[in-house]
Amino acid sequence: MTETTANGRPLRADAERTVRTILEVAERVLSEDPAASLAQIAAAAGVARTTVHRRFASREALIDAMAVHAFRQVEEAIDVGRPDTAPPLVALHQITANVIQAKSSWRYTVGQPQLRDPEAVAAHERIFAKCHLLLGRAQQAGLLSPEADLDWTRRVYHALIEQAIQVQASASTDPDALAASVVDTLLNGLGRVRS
Amino acid sequence: MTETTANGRPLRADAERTVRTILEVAERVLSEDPAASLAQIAAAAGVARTTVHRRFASREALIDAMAVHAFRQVEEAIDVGRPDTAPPLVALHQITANVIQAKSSWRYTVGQPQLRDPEAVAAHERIFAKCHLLLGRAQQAGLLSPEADLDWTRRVYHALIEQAIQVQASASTDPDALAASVVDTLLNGLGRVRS
DNA sequence: CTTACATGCAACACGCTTGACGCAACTTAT
DNA sequence: ATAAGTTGCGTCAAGCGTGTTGCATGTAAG
Repeated sequence: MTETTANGRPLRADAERTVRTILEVAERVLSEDPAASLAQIAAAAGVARTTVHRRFASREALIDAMAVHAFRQVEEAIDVGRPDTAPPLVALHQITANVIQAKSSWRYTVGQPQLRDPEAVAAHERIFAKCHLLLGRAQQAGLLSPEADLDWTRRVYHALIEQAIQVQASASTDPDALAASVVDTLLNGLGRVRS
Repeated sequence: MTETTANGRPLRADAERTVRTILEVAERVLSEDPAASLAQIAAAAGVARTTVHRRFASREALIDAMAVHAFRQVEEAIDVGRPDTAPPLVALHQITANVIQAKSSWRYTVGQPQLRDPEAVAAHERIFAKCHLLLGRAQQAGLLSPEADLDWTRRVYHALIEQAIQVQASASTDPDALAASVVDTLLNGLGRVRS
């Protein structure tokens, strides 16, 4: 987890703190204004603009680093839900709630269309695989129809989570209730009376 | 439908053609690169950059005009499905297919977060209202659970359409089949065996 | 045909963003 | 305490996107 410079040596403690601060503040600033300049980000982070350039070679490099950071957190959010050991329905609820929370904190970054950094791509693929695995287990457990297309299912699941995040952004709702809505809608749709 | 200049007089025929071309090409270019410059858009449209500035006072004005154009087309896509007279299930299928097609052609524009132009806002609100009306009719007809929250239902419906558009973008599928998937998923979810 | 409109082209000014540099002051780690 | 690393500040250069103007050449409309 400790970042290293081109030098090979690890960053000093205060420098690593600075890097983290910049990443988090950049997410906040860019989610409000995607065209914000590095100067705005630096100001919001309470550092000089040159410091941002010292830590990130270019604007692209900064956004790439944000992507790596964000996807790692989403992956973590999935892992703590034990997607391959916990009962599928339990894991589904838990993971949904965790991912909603994680993605809410990185809306700009995870919304970026293209991933340039290979590590970000790799993390994204791992997330993708874990999601498929979870849905596969749910299908085998009878939660999902045996005929359900897992690819379409994954897309629908993803879309529902996105909507839940937007709901949370406009009217701060209980994360667990949101997760319940997502899972319930995914499994049962909205056409029948719910339990 | 005929645009007018600040002068009050209608545009000459060739000028109106140019305006339409710029709007459509801008959508295509910006959907591939949201940060594309006006010079890139002008080049792609086969006109001089100054012509773009002549027709649209600023970059913002261009994007606003695109929004108005796009939302009018989406509204049209809804209207031809007769949302307030056709049987709810029929209208739902028809409108879903139409809207998927219309939105596919204006992905960048309809994906814009904030609408500045009052006419675009108005069109958006009309679309919103028509959607609610359709879902209300579907609920009264027994297609949707009486307890279903229409606001959440609209969000889910919207999200499913977005996913369908992405599917269509990656692998060009039959629009009607996509619409069927969307409606079926909305009503029944993915947990039970489908007919 | 004639008038008014539309376009392309070249050029210009302006502001903003990015990226780089050296130096003095400060903080961490050994 | 010493050495290495880190930061803020001022400064500079270069590039790019935006917006404007004037003029000559086309083109639609009466």
